[in-house]
Amino acid sequence: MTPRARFSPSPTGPFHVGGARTALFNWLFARHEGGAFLLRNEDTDRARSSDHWLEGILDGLRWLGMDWDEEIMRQSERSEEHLAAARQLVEGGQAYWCDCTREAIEARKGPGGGYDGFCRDRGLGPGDDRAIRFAVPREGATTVTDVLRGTPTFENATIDDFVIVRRGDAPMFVLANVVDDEFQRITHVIRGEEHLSTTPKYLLIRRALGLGTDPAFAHLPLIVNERREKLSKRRDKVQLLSYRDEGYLPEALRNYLALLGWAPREGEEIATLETMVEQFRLEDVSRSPAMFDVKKLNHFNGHYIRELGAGEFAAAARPFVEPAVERFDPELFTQVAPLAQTRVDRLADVPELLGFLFSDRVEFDEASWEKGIAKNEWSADVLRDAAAAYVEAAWETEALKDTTVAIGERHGLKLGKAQAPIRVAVTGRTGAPRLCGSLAALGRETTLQRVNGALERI
RNA sequence: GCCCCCAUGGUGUAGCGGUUAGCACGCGAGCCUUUCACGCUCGUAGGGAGAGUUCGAGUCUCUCUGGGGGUACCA
Repeated sequence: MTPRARFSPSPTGPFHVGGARTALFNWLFARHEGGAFLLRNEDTDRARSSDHWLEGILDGLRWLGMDWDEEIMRQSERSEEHLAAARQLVEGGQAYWCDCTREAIEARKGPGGGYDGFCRDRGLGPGDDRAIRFAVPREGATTVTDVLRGTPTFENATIDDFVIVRRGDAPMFVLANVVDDEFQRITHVIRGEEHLSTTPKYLLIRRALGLGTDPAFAHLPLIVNERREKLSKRRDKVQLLSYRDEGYLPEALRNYLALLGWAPREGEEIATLETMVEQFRLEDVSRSPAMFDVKKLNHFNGHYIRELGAGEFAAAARPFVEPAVERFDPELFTQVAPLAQTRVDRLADVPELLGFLFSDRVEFDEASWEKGIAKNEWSADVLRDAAAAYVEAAWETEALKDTTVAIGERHGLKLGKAQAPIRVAVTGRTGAPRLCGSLAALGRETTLQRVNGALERI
Protein backbone atom coordinates (compact mmCIF):
# COMPACT_ATOMS: atom_id res chain seq x y z
CA MET A 1 0.00 0.00 0.00
CA THR A 2 1.48 3.34 -0.93
CA PRO A 3 1.78 5.70 2.03
CA ARG A 4 -0.57 8.64 2.21
CA ALA A 5 0.27 11.56 4.48
CA ARG A 6 -1.63 14.76 5.00
CA PHE A 7 -1.18 18.25 6.26
CA SER A 8 -4.38 19.54 7.80
CA PRO A 9 -4.11 23.10 9.02
CA SER A 10 -7.02 25.07 10.32
CA PRO A 11 -7.22 28.40 8.53
CA THR A 12 -7.69 30.60 11.57
CA GLY A 13 -4.67 32.86 11.29
CA PRO A 14 -1.39 33.58 9.54
CA PHE A 15 0.59 30.52 8.51
CA HIS A 16 2.83 29.50 11.38
CA VAL A 17 6.45 28.29 11.10
CA GLY A 18 5.49 25.31 13.23
CA GLY A 19 2.80 24.42 10.74
CA ALA A 20 5.29 24.84 7.94
CA ARG A 21 7.67 22.43 9.63
CA THR A 22 4.88 19.88 10.08
CA ALA A 23 3.91 20.26 6.45
CA LEU A 24 7.54 19.89 5.39
CA PHE A 25 8.01 16.64 7.31
CA ASN A 26 4.81 15.24 5.87
CA TRP A 27 5.93 16.29 2.42
CA LEU A 28 9.47 14.91 2.80
CA PHE A 29 8.05 11.66 4.09
CA ALA A 30 5.58 11.31 1.24
CA ARG A 31 8.13 12.19 -1.42
CA HIS A 32 10.74 9.90 0.04
CA GLU A 33 8.31 7.01 0.13
CA GLY A 34 6.86 7.74 -3.26
CA GLY A 35 3.51 8.25 -1.58
CA ALA A 36 0.90 10.97 -1.60
CA PHE A 37 0.91 14.30 0.19
CA LEU A 38 -2.61 15.54 0.74
CA LEU A 39 -4.00 18.78 2.01
CA ARG A 40 -7.06 19.15 4.17
CA ASN A 41 -8.59 22.44 5.09
CA GLU A 42 -9.81 21.91 8.64
CA ASP A 43 -12.31 24.71 8.79
CA THR A 44 -14.81 23.18 11.16
CA ASP A 45 -14.50 26.17 13.46
CA ARG A 46 -16.69 28.31 11.26
CA ALA A 47 -16.41 31.40 13.38
CA ARG A 48 -12.63 31.63 13.16
CA SER A 49 -11.90 30.08 9.78
CA SER A 50 -11.57 32.03 6.58
CA ASP A 51 -10.43 31.39 3.02
CA HIS A 52 -8.15 34.34 3.34
CA TRP A 53 -6.02 32.45 5.83
CA LEU A 54 -6.11 29.33 3.66
CA GLU A 55 -4.65 31.33 0.79
CA GLY A 56 -1.80 32.38 3.05
CA ILE A 57 -1.10 28.76 3.90
CA LEU A 58 -1.05 27.69 0.26
CA ASP A 59 1.15 30.66 -0.53
CA GLY A 60 3.60 29.63 2.13
CA LEU A 61 3.68 26.00 0.99
CA ARG A 62 4.38 27.02 -2.59
CA TRP A 63 7.01 29.50 -1.48
CA LEU A 64 8.85 26.73 0.35
CA GLY A 65 8.65 24.55 -2.71
CA MET A 66 6.04 22.04 -1.63
CA ASP A 67 3.41 20.67 -3.96
CA TRP A 68 0.45 18.51 -3.09
CA ASP A 69 -1.52 15.68 -4.63
CA GLU A 70 -5.21 15.42 -5.34
CA GLU A 71 -7.77 18.03 -4.53
CA ILE A 72 -7.69 19.96 -1.27
CA MET A 73 -10.37 18.56 0.99
CA ARG A 74 -12.58 21.10 2.66
CA GLN A 75 -13.69 19.67 5.96
CA SER A 76 -16.70 21.92 6.38
CA GLU A 77 -18.23 20.37 3.27
CA ARG A 78 -18.18 16.96 4.86
CA SER A 79 -20.23 17.66 7.95
CA GLU A 80 -22.93 15.25 6.73
CA GLU A 81 -20.46 12.40 6.89
CA HIS A 82 -19.23 13.51 10.30
CA LEU A 83 -22.77 13.72 11.62
CA ALA A 84 -23.63 10.33 10.17
CA ALA A 85 -20.73 8.85 12.09
CA ALA A 86 -21.92 10.54 15.26
CA ARG A 87 -25.43 9.21 14.70
CA GLN A 88 -24.04 5.73 14.28
CA LEU A 89 -22.25 6.07 17.60
CA VAL A 90 -25.34 7.31 19.38
CA GLU A 91 -27.37 4.44 17.96
CA GLY A 92 -24.75 2.00 19.07
CA GLY A 93 -24.78 3.44 22.58
CA GLN A 94 -21.20 4.68 22.25
CA ALA A 95 -22.17 8.31 22.34
CA TYR A 96 -25.00 10.29 23.86
CA TRP A 97 -26.76 13.61 23.85
CA CYS A 98 -25.92 16.04 26.61
CA ASP A 99 -27.50 19.32 27.64
CA CYS A 100 -25.09 20.31 30.38
CA THR A 101 -23.77 23.84 30.29
CA ARG A 102 -20.27 24.75 31.34
CA GLU A 103 -21.77 26.39 34.44
CA ALA A 104 -23.82 23.34 35.36
CA ILE A 105 -20.77 21.11 35.14
CA GLU A 106 -18.71 23.45 37.26
CA ALA A 107 -21.49 23.73 39.79
CA ARG A 108 -21.37 19.98 40.22
CA LYS A 109 -17.62 19.43 40.09
CA GLY A 110 -16.01 22.74 40.90
CA PRO A 111 -13.92 24.76 38.48
CA GLY A 112 -11.23 23.08 36.42
CA GLY A 113 -12.71 19.61 36.57
CA GLY A 114 -13.60 17.71 33.45
CA TYR A 115 -16.99 16.37 32.49
CA ASP A 116 -18.56 13.98 34.96
CA GLY A 117 -20.69 11.83 32.66
CA PHE A 118 -23.89 13.31 34.05
CA CYS A 119 -25.95 12.71 30.90
CA ARG A 120 -24.52 9.40 29.92
CA ASP A 121 -27.49 7.39 31.15
CA ARG A 122 -30.21 9.99 30.87
CA GLY A 123 -31.25 8.79 27.43
CA LEU A 124 -31.66 12.31 26.05
CA GLY A 125 -32.66 12.73 22.42
CA PRO A 126 -31.51 15.34 19.90
CA GLY A 127 -32.07 19.02 20.64
CA ASP A 128 -30.86 22.39 19.44
CA ASP A 129 -29.09 23.15 22.67
CA ARG A 130 -27.59 19.73 23.03
CA ALA A 131 -24.19 18.33 22.17
CA ILE A 132 -23.12 14.76 21.55
CA ARG A 133 -20.52 13.27 23.82
CA PHE A 134 -18.48 10.15 23.32
CA ALA A 135 -18.95 7.55 26.04
CA VAL A 136 -15.39 6.66 26.95
CA PRO A 137 -15.11 3.09 28.28
CA ARG A 138 -14.64 3.20 32.04
CA GLU A 139 -12.25 0.29 31.95
CA GLY A 140 -9.16 -0.59 30.02
CA ALA A 141 -6.48 1.46 28.39
CA THR A 142 -5.74 2.80 24.96
CA THR A 143 -2.31 2.51 23.46
CA VAL A 144 -0.97 4.76 20.76
CA THR A 145 1.63 3.27 18.49
CA ASP A 146 3.97 6.07 17.55
CA VAL A 147 6.92 5.79 15.19
CA LEU A 148 8.93 8.15 17.38
CA ARG A 149 7.62 7.55 20.86
CA GLY A 150 6.92 3.89 21.17
CA THR A 151 3.62 3.01 22.78
CA PRO A 152 2.29 5.69 25.12
CA THR A 153 -0.65 4.17 26.97
CA PHE A 154 -3.58 6.04 28.45
CA GLU A 155 -5.95 4.68 31.05
CA ASN A 156 -9.44 5.17 29.69
CA ALA A 157 -10.62 6.19 33.12
CA THR A 158 -8.48 9.31 32.86
CA ILE A 159 -10.27 10.47 29.73
CA ASP A 160 -13.49 12.43 30.21
CA ASP A 161 -16.49 11.92 27.97
CA PHE A 162 -15.60 14.46 25.32
CA VAL A 163 -17.83 16.32 22.90
CA ILE A 164 -17.82 15.05 19.33
CA VAL A 165 -20.63 17.26 18.00
CA ARG A 166 -21.23 20.72 19.34
CA ARG A 167 -24.59 22.33 19.87
CA GLY A 168 -26.00 23.18 16.44
CA ASP A 169 -24.73 20.05 14.66
CA ALA A 170 -21.17 21.26 14.45
CA PRO A 171 -18.73 18.32 14.36
CA MET A 172 -15.62 18.65 16.49
CA PHE A 173 -12.01 18.26 15.50
CA VAL A 174 -11.30 14.66 16.61
CA LEU A 175 -14.45 13.24 15.08
CA ALA A 176 -13.94 15.01 11.77
CA ASN A 177 -10.33 13.92 11.85
CA VAL A 178 -11.13 10.26 12.23
CA VAL A 179 -13.82 10.28 9.56
CA ASP A 180 -11.77 12.24 7.06
CA ASP A 181 -8.53 10.36 7.61
CA GLU A 182 -10.48 7.21 6.89
CA PHE A 183 -12.09 8.75 3.82
CA GLN A 184 -8.76 9.95 2.44
CA ARG A 185 -7.21 6.59 3.31
CA ILE A 186 -4.48 8.26 5.36
CA THR A 187 -1.80 5.76 6.37
CA HIS A 188 0.47 8.11 8.34
CA VAL A 189 -0.61 10.82 10.72
CA ILE A 190 2.36 13.11 11.18
CA ARG A 191 1.67 16.12 13.40
CA GLY A 192 2.87 18.14 16.34
CA GLU A 193 3.33 16.63 19.76
CA GLU A 194 0.52 18.75 21.18
CA HIS A 195 -1.81 16.22 19.57
CA LEU A 196 -0.39 13.18 21.31
CA SER A 197 -2.73 13.33 24.26
CA THR A 198 -5.82 13.56 22.07
CA THR A 199 -4.76 10.52 20.07
CA PRO A 200 -6.40 7.98 22.40
CA LYS A 201 -9.68 9.77 21.73
CA TYR A 202 -9.05 9.41 18.02
CA LEU A 203 -8.38 5.70 18.49
CA LEU A 204 -11.42 5.18 20.71
CA ILE A 205 -13.65 6.69 18.05
CA ARG A 206 -12.11 4.52 15.38
CA ARG A 207 -12.75 1.39 17.43
CA ALA A 208 -16.33 2.42 18.17
CA LEU A 209 -16.93 3.06 14.50
CA GLY A 210 -15.55 -0.35 13.66
CA LEU A 211 -12.87 0.97 11.34
CA GLY A 212 -10.00 -1.26 10.27
CA THR A 213 -6.27 -0.85 10.52
CA ASP A 214 -5.12 2.27 12.35
CA PRO A 215 -2.84 4.72 10.62
CA ALA A 216 0.71 4.99 11.91
CA PHE A 217 1.37 8.01 14.08
CA ALA A 218 4.40 10.24 14.40
CA HIS A 219 4.18 13.08 16.87
CA LEU A 220 6.87 15.60 16.01
CA PRO A 221 8.78 17.49 18.68
CA LEU A 222 7.47 20.94 19.41
CA ILE A 223 9.31 24.02 18.23
CA VAL A 224 9.98 26.18 21.26
CA ASN A 225 11.27 29.66 22.01
CA GLU A 226 14.27 30.67 24.14
CA ARG A 227 12.12 30.13 27.21
CA ARG A 228 11.47 26.59 26.07
CA GLU A 229 7.77 27.14 25.59
CA LYS A 230 5.78 26.22 22.53
CA LEU A 231 6.08 29.03 19.99
CA SER A 232 3.21 31.40 20.55
CA LYS A 233 1.85 33.93 18.14
CA ARG A 234 1.68 36.50 20.88
CA ARG A 235 5.28 36.41 22.02
CA ASP A 236 7.23 34.96 19.14
CA LYS A 237 7.78 35.77 15.51
CA VAL A 238 5.94 32.85 14.03
CA GLN A 239 4.49 34.09 10.76
CA LEU A 240 6.14 32.22 7.95
CA LEU A 241 5.67 34.94 5.38
CA SER A 242 7.14 37.60 7.62
CA TYR A 243 10.43 35.81 7.03
CA ARG A 244 9.94 36.14 3.32
CA ASP A 245 9.25 39.84 3.82
CA GLU A 246 12.54 40.27 5.64
CA GLY A 247 14.52 38.73 2.87
CA TYR A 248 14.95 35.14 3.88
CA LEU A 249 15.29 32.82 0.91
CA PRO A 250 12.87 29.90 0.79
CA GLU A 251 15.68 27.38 0.40
CA ALA A 252 17.30 28.71 3.57
CA LEU A 253 14.17 28.65 5.66
CA ARG A 254 13.18 25.24 4.37
CA ASN A 255 16.63 23.83 5.05
CA TYR A 256 16.62 25.32 8.53
CA LEU A 257 13.12 24.10 9.34
CA ALA A 258 14.08 20.58 8.29
CA LEU A 259 16.86 20.66 10.85
CA LEU A 260 14.45 21.31 13.69
CA GLY A 261 14.18 17.74 14.84
CA TRP A 262 15.99 16.05 12.01
CA ALA A 263 19.46 15.83 10.53
CA PRO A 264 20.63 14.39 7.23
CA ARG A 265 22.20 11.01 7.83
CA GLU A 266 25.58 11.83 6.42
CA GLY A 267 27.11 14.99 7.76
CA GLU A 268 26.25 18.14 5.94
CA GLU A 269 23.48 20.22 7.39
CA ILE A 270 23.27 22.38 4.32
CA ALA A 271 21.34 20.14 2.01
CA THR A 272 19.36 20.47 -1.17
CA LEU A 273 15.72 19.50 -1.29
CA GLU A 274 16.67 16.46 -3.35
CA THR A 275 19.12 15.30 -0.70
CA MET A 276 16.59 15.79 2.03
CA VAL A 277 13.95 13.82 0.15
CA GLU A 278 16.45 11.09 -0.47
CA GLN A 279 17.57 10.84 3.15
CA PHE A 280 14.44 11.63 5.12
CA ARG A 281 13.19 8.87 7.35
CA LEU A 282 10.50 9.35 9.96
CA GLU A 283 12.21 7.11 12.45
CA ASP A 284 15.26 9.41 12.43
CA VAL A 285 13.26 12.35 13.72
CA SER A 286 14.19 13.52 17.20
CA ARG A 287 11.81 13.38 20.14
CA SER A 288 12.91 16.40 22.08
CA PRO A 289 11.66 19.94 21.57
CA ALA A 290 13.81 22.15 19.35
CA MET A 291 14.43 25.83 19.89
CA PHE A 292 13.93 28.15 16.96
CA ASP A 293 17.33 29.84 16.68
CA VAL A 294 17.26 32.91 14.45
CA LYS A 295 21.05 33.17 14.54
CA LYS A 296 21.43 29.83 12.89
CA LEU A 297 18.69 30.66 10.42
CA ASN A 298 20.60 33.82 9.56
CA HIS A 299 23.73 31.83 8.96
CA PHE A 300 21.88 29.54 6.60
CA ASN A 301 20.30 32.46 4.82
CA GLY A 302 23.67 34.16 4.40
CA HIS A 303 25.02 30.96 2.95
CA TYR A 304 22.23 30.67 0.41
CA ILE A 305 22.50 34.36 -0.45
CA ARG A 306 26.17 33.89 -1.25
CA GLU A 307 25.37 30.91 -3.43
CA LEU A 308 23.24 33.07 -5.72
CA GLY A 309 24.69 34.27 -9.02
CA ALA A 310 25.29 38.02 -9.21
CA GLY A 311 22.25 38.53 -11.42
CA GLU A 312 20.06 36.38 -9.21
CA PHE A 313 21.14 38.26 -6.15
CA ALA A 314 20.42 41.63 -7.74
CA ALA A 315 17.00 40.44 -8.83
CA ALA A 316 16.20 39.04 -5.40
CA ALA A 317 17.40 42.14 -3.56
CA ARG A 318 15.84 44.74 -5.83
CA PRO A 319 12.34 44.59 -4.32
CA PHE A 320 13.86 45.36 -0.96
CA VAL A 321 15.97 48.27 -2.15
CA GLU A 322 13.73 50.01 -4.66
CA PRO A 323 11.02 51.12 -2.23
CA ALA A 324 13.51 51.93 0.50
CA VAL A 325 15.65 54.54 -1.25
CA GLU A 326 15.08 58.06 -2.54
CA ARG A 327 15.93 57.57 -6.18
CA PHE A 328 16.40 54.05 -7.42
CA ASP A 329 18.56 53.44 -10.46
CA PRO A 330 18.19 49.90 -11.81
CA GLU A 331 21.34 49.99 -13.90
CA LEU A 332 23.48 51.32 -11.11
CA PHE A 333 21.93 48.81 -8.76
CA THR A 334 22.82 45.84 -10.93
CA GLN A 335 26.35 47.16 -11.03
CA VAL A 336 26.76 47.61 -7.27
CA ALA A 337 24.63 44.78 -5.90
CA PRO A 338 27.61 42.38 -5.74
CA LEU A 339 29.20 44.75 -3.22
CA ALA A 340 26.47 43.76 -0.79
CA GLN A 341 26.26 40.05 -1.45
CA THR A 342 28.88 38.93 1.05
CA ARG A 343 27.81 41.49 3.59
CA VAL A 344 24.22 40.64 4.41
CA ASP A 345 22.34 37.75 5.95
CA ARG A 346 18.94 39.08 4.94
CA LEU A 347 17.91 40.91 1.79
CA ALA A 348 16.15 43.51 3.90
CA ASP A 349 19.58 44.63 5.10
CA VAL A 350 20.75 45.59 1.62
CA PRO A 351 19.22 49.09 1.56
CA GLU A 352 21.12 50.12 4.65
CA LEU A 353 24.34 49.03 3.00
CA LEU A 354 23.85 50.51 -0.44
CA GLY A 355 21.41 53.30 0.30
CA PHE A 356 24.11 55.98 0.08
CA LEU A 357 24.31 55.35 -3.66
CA PHE A 358 20.64 56.12 -4.17
CA SER A 359 20.20 59.09 -1.92
CA ASP A 360 20.86 62.80 -2.23
CA ARG A 361 22.35 63.18 1.18
CA VAL A 362 24.46 61.14 3.50
CA GLU A 363 23.03 59.96 6.75
CA PHE A 364 25.82 59.83 9.25
CA ASP A 365 25.96 57.08 11.75
CA GLU A 366 27.28 58.96 14.79
CA ALA A 367 29.43 56.14 16.08
CA SER A 368 31.02 55.88 12.65
CA TRP A 369 31.57 59.63 12.47
CA GLU A 370 33.36 59.50 15.80
CA LYS A 371 35.49 56.51 14.92
CA GLY A 372 36.28 57.40 11.34
CA ILE A 373 36.61 61.18 11.47
CA ALA A 374 36.28 62.98 14.79
CA LYS A 375 38.73 60.78 16.66
CA ASN A 376 41.68 61.45 14.35
CA GLU A 377 43.13 64.94 14.10
CA TRP A 378 44.51 64.14 10.64
CA SER A 379 41.05 63.43 9.19
CA ALA A 380 40.51 66.97 8.01
CA ASP A 381 43.86 67.02 6.20
CA VAL A 382 43.11 63.79 4.44
CA LEU A 383 39.67 64.97 3.41
CA ARG A 384 41.04 68.29 2.12
CA ASP A 385 43.64 66.41 0.17
CA ALA A 386 41.00 64.07 -1.23
CA ALA A 387 38.78 66.97 -2.21
CA ALA A 388 41.65 68.27 -4.29
CA ALA A 389 42.96 64.99 -5.67
CA TYR A 390 39.59 63.67 -6.78
CA VAL A 391 39.02 66.69 -9.00
CA GLU A 392 41.68 65.49 -11.39
CA ALA A 393 41.72 61.72 -10.80
CA ALA A 394 40.69 59.28 -13.48
CA TRP A 395 37.26 58.00 -12.38
CA GLU A 396 37.64 54.26 -12.40
CA THR A 397 38.11 51.82 -9.55
CA GLU A 398 41.79 50.93 -10.01
CA ALA A 399 42.87 54.50 -10.72
CA LEU A 400 40.90 55.70 -7.72
CA LYS A 401 42.72 53.20 -5.62
CA ASP A 402 46.08 54.56 -6.77
CA THR A 403 44.93 58.08 -6.11
CA THR A 404 43.73 57.20 -2.64
CA VAL A 405 46.90 55.30 -1.80
CA ALA A 406 48.85 58.41 -2.81
CA ILE A 407 46.70 60.58 -0.56
CA GLY A 408 47.53 58.32 2.35
CA GLU A 409 51.24 58.32 1.62
CA ARG A 410 51.31 62.09 1.73
CA HIS A 411 50.07 61.90 5.32
CA GLY A 412 52.15 58.91 6.33
CA LEU A 413 49.11 56.63 6.37
CA LYS A 414 48.44 53.24 4.89
CA LEU A 415 45.41 52.91 2.66
CA GLY A 416 43.48 51.11 5.36
CA LYS A 417 43.75 54.12 7.63
CA ALA A 418 43.58 56.87 5.09
CA GLN A 419 40.37 55.66 3.55
CA ALA A 420 38.44 55.70 6.81
CA PRO A 421 37.48 59.40 6.87
CA ILE A 422 36.71 59.33 3.17
CA ARG A 423 34.47 56.35 3.60
CA VAL A 424 32.53 57.93 6.41
CA ALA A 425 32.25 61.19 4.48
CA VAL A 426 30.82 59.43 1.47
CA THR A 427 28.77 56.57 2.91
CA GLY A 428 28.03 57.80 6.41
CA ARG A 429 29.36 54.69 8.03
CA THR A 430 32.54 52.91 8.85
CA GLY A 431 31.69 49.42 7.71
CA ALA A 432 30.69 49.46 4.09
CA PRO A 433 31.47 48.02 0.68
CA ARG A 434 34.93 48.57 -0.75
CA LEU A 435 35.65 52.24 -1.02
CA CYS A 436 37.08 52.71 -4.50
CA GLY A 437 34.39 50.66 -6.19
CA SER A 438 31.81 52.67 -4.31
CA LEU A 439 33.34 55.97 -5.39
CA ALA A 440 33.46 54.82 -8.98
CA ALA A 441 29.77 54.02 -8.79
CA LEU A 442 28.87 57.21 -6.99
CA GLY A 443 30.50 59.51 -9.52
CA ARG A 444 32.98 62.35 -9.23
CA GLU A 445 30.53 65.13 -8.59
CA THR A 446 28.67 63.49 -5.74
CA THR A 447 31.88 62.23 -4.20
CA LEU A 448 33.36 65.74 -4.12
CA GLN A 449 30.15 67.12 -2.73
CA ARG A 450 30.17 64.67 0.12
CA VAL A 451 33.85 65.06 0.94
CA ASN A 452 33.36 68.81 1.14
CA GLY A 453 30.16 68.34 3.10
CA ALA A 454 32.01 66.34 5.71
CA LEU A 455 34.73 68.97 5.85
CA GLU A 456 32.10 71.55 6.71
CA ARG A 457 30.62 69.30 9.35
CA ILE A 458 33.85 68.86 11.28
C1' G B 1 -4.89 18.46 40.48
C1' C B 2 -4.82 14.43 36.73
C1' C B 3 -2.67 12.29 32.10
C1' C B 4 1.28 12.13 28.59
C1' C B 5 6.03 13.50 26.44
C1' C B 6 11.11 15.04 26.82
C1' A B 7 16.45 15.35 28.99
C1' U B 8 24.37 15.10 25.01
C1' G B 9 28.40 21.99 25.50
C1' G B 10 24.48 28.47 25.38
C1' U B 11 21.62 26.42 20.69
C1' G B 12 20.41 22.39 16.80
C1' U B 13 22.20 17.56 16.53
C1' A B 14 25.65 12.62 15.64
C1' G B 15 26.33 8.36 18.41
C1' C B 16 22.43 3.02 18.69
C1' G B 17 27.22 -1.24 25.30
C1' G B 18 33.99 -0.36 24.44
C1' U B 19 35.15 6.71 20.50
C1' U B 20 40.67 11.36 22.96
C1' A B 21 32.06 11.97 22.91
C1' G B 22 31.88 13.91 16.23
C1' C B 23 29.47 18.00 13.31
C1' A B 24 26.92 22.80 12.74
C1' C B 25 25.38 27.72 14.90
C1' G B 26 27.08 31.08 18.58
C1' C B 27 31.25 33.02 21.15
C1' G B 28 36.92 33.98 21.35
C1' A B 29 41.68 34.26 18.74
C1' G B 30 44.52 34.27 14.32
C1' C B 31 45.23 34.33 8.93
C1' C B 32 43.46 36.73 4.50
C1' U B 33 42.19 41.76 3.38
C1' U B 34 41.10 48.54 0.91
C1' U B 35 37.32 49.33 6.30
C1' C B 36 33.26 45.97 7.17
C1' A B 37 32.14 41.42 5.56
C1' C B 38 33.07 36.69 3.02
C1' G B 39 36.51 32.67 3.29
C1' C B 40 40.16 29.72 5.96
C1' U B 41 42.63 27.90 10.65
C1' C B 42 42.67 27.17 15.75
C1' G B 43 40.23 27.49 20.37
C1' U B 44 35.84 27.45 23.87
C1' A B 45 32.20 24.53 26.38
C1' G B 46 28.57 18.84 26.98
C1' G B 47 25.41 13.17 28.16
C1' G B 48 20.20 16.68 34.92
C1' A B 49 20.94 13.65 39.82
C1' G B 50 21.06 8.92 42.24
C1' A B 51 20.76 3.71 42.25
C1' G B 52 20.95 -0.88 39.42
C1' U B 53 22.32 -4.46 35.16
C1' U B 54 27.26 -5.36 32.90
C1' C B 55 34.15 -6.91 32.68
C1' G B 56 32.50 -2.14 30.63
C1' A B 57 26.84 2.66 30.15
C1' G B 58 25.49 9.05 27.11
C1' U B 59 23.72 4.40 25.18
C1' C B 60 19.62 -0.82 28.97
C1' U B 61 16.22 -0.66 33.87
C1' C B 62 14.24 2.00 38.06
C1' U B 63 13.69 6.37 41.22
C1' C B 64 14.08 11.40 41.68
C1' U B 65 14.67 16.30 39.66
C1' G B 66 13.86 19.73 35.93
C1' G B 67 11.35 21.38 31.51
C1' G B 68 7.24 21.02 28.25
C1' G B 69 2.40 19.57 26.21
C1' G B 70 -2.66 18.18 27.05
C1' U B 71 -6.79 18.28 30.15
C1' A B 72 -12.70 23.46 25.66
C1' C B 73 -19.60 22.68 22.88
C1' C B 74 -10.73 25.62 19.63
C1' A B 75 -7.88 22.96 16.09
